[in-house]
Amino acid sequence: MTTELPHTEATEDGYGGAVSQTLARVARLHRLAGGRLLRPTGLCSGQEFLMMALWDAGPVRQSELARALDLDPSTVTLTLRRLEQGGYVIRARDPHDRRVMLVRASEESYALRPKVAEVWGQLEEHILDGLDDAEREAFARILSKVEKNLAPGEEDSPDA
Amino acid sequence: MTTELPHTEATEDGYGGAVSQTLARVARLHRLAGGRLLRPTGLCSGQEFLMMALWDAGPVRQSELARALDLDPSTVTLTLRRLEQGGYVIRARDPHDRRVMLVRASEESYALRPKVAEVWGQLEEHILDGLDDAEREAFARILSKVEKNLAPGEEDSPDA
DNA sequence: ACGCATTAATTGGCTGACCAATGATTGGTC
DNA sequence: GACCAATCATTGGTCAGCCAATTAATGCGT
Repeated sequence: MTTELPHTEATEDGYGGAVSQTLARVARLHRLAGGRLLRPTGLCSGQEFLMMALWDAGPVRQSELARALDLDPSTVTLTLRRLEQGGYVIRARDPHDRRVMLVRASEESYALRPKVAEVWGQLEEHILDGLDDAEREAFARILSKVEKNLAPGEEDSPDA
Repeated sequence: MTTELPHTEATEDGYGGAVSQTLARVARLHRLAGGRLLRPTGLCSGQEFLMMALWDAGPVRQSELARALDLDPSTVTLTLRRLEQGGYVIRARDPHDRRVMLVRASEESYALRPKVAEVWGQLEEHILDGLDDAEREAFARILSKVEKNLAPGEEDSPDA
């Protein structure tokens, strides 16, 4: 028999959280699309954020990257090591504090910078295709609110 | 010196794709929050979609699941194996076609069903907190459009 | 000056998810 | 009936990302 399964869509399913579910699906598709666009640059989905941070800032300690991007330190370590191996990034111990690892974008990596910007532009166009200005504005505004709601560190404690 | 890095926020950064970038961050936070809420049930982020599909449908072939959820077959195989090991799922070869694997939710797993629904509800509330009805409606509508834009399989080919 | 808490980074273990290639099984066609 | 293409699932390899525990280095307090 093998029951018929509806092709995943924004149809009410009796579990509630319709928007949340749609968001989850959109999130996956978005990441996937981004990864595809990013492929030609040699970067993987997720690495672009690290690189963008490094392009915009001088030598940075990893802990600073983890804090700024709200990533787990172990994630930063591993990803940076791979980026280093790919020649995108240069890591060196800070002589003044030998605990810290100072990271900076390699000279060659700057060639990717405009390409990454290009990718973001394409992706933006793709996801917003067919939306009028009002919708785009609304989407941006609402998304920001949602981000604040999900903001890291404000689980329960009303104030720090 | 270790340059100061701005705490990731929806601030223009010279890369364009502001909305897309915000979406990417929201996506990560959303998945993370969902995972946390899901933890008590014993499920991991991502598995809930499989389970929901199985709860709503009888014995299903894996290929059907992959198609319906738009997942890679290998992802389905691995995740289902883990779910099987956890006792959430039962897999058996179809006697009529020994290529296919028929999958169904275990009896005990149905206890999780309301909890998962609960989680979706909580998550929905969390992300939409502080949004008025109009914004919620707009968000849902726009997300659906975005999902269509990202819809799988419509990369280039205008029609099949 | 010694010791202990803090901070930085790393390792190990586990998750979903992808892609590409392989192994079964089936079903058509000649 | 033999062969060959299509289908289903699996394996092997890669990635980001998390958490928990560990090691290294610093700095503060007594």
